[in-house]
Amino acid sequence: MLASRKQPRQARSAQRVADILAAAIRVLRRDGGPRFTTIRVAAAAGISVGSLYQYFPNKVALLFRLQADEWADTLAMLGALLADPTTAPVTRLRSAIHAFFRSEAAEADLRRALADVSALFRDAPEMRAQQAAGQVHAQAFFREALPRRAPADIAFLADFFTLTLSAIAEKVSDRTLTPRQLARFTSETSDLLCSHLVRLAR
Amino acid sequence: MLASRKQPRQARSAQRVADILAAAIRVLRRDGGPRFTTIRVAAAAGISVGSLYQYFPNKVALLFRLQADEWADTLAMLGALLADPTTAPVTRLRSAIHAFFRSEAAEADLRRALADVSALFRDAPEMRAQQAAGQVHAQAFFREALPRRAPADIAFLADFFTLTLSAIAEKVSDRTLTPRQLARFTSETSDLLCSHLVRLAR
DNA sequence: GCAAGATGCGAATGATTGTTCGCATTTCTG
DNA sequence: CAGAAATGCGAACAATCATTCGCATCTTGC
Repeated sequence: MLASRKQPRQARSAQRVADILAAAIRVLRRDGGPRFTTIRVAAAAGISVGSLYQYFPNKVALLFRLQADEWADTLAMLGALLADPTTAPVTRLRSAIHAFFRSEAAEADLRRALADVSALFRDAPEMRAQQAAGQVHAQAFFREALPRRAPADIAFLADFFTLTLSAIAEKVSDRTLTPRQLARFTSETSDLLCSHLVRLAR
Repeated sequence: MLASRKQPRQARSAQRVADILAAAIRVLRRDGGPRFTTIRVAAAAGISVGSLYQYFPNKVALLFRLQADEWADTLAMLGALLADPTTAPVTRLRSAIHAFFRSEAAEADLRRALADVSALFRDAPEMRAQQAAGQVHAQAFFREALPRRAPADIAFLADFFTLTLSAIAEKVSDRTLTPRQLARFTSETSDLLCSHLVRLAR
């Protein structure tokens, strides 16, 4: 049960939810995944545990919400970059990869903490829907970049590129890299995937 | 403190350690990372918790040991494949990638569970040594495959290929794939990385 | 066969955590 | 402004878990 416990009926409630989410992110960043507890979040938000449970049915739902919001943001960004009709597909892919690494690096600690707790909600059905939503943009991109491929190929390649990119980025944000090292990883990954796209287009 | 608590002085002790490790793997597979507890392991091994703590200073040390053993096995396999002097480097890389995916798929549930608890020992100093050991084989391979590259390049590329391959494999073992899908991921990853190596060699 | 050391045991300890619930406080409605 | 509804509170509850420790049992060296 990851759904919201109740709809906020008063104005202050909406603010509370926002406060809780902001506090939860702070706790996750500061204390890490294993020390993420409802009491800590409530304290950081300046409210009581009871109030927290008025808006989230349990700890996992709160964590899932954080992850879903984060993912939605990233997805919107990548979707916009990949859909830009003024440049060639490879160029778009390249800039999407760079943007992805930049955002990943900017919130490395948060992403890492979320990855540490992802086991708690990995099997939730909500995850499937979220992943499917992500594939929509990627598939549209590959349909355009590889117009002669069969739909089944398109679906697989969208999945493969998404998986590869997020896998590399996740491992990279697990380390503590200097900006220089990060730049190198970014450009190498970019070369790796863009060349692959070019090869597939032939 | 991840070091062994004591050296076994009697023959039965060595057997105990083996029993504990085997039981720990069973528990990890069956119950998953979050439910991996010392009591469960002791019960599965048919011994008491106290005995378990005679050989492992704490739970994390036990988990780290499981991961280290697993990693050492994989490493030995990959090292042997990458060093085979009878075939071209690209061929070796290809077969190493296939072997890696095969072993990853064969123990997907164990790898997944280990990934779920990896946060517990990620910051341990022992991890650095383990990772450095892994780089030795990879660097030797790239030195041979790309003889004209500077040592710094070799080091980076060894790291990059290792990271990419393990990142993809980890994400793949997170899913439940049919053999057919797995084969597709394997060959696509293989193409991706082998082409990159060929490109780098030019 | 007998001490002395090694190993085995598992109840007890101390700590933590997710969640609930009865009641206090605030906000809204008419 | 009163009564109803919504929201806020936090002590209390029920589990769970990692780890310890005093004592029983087994192995080994002599």
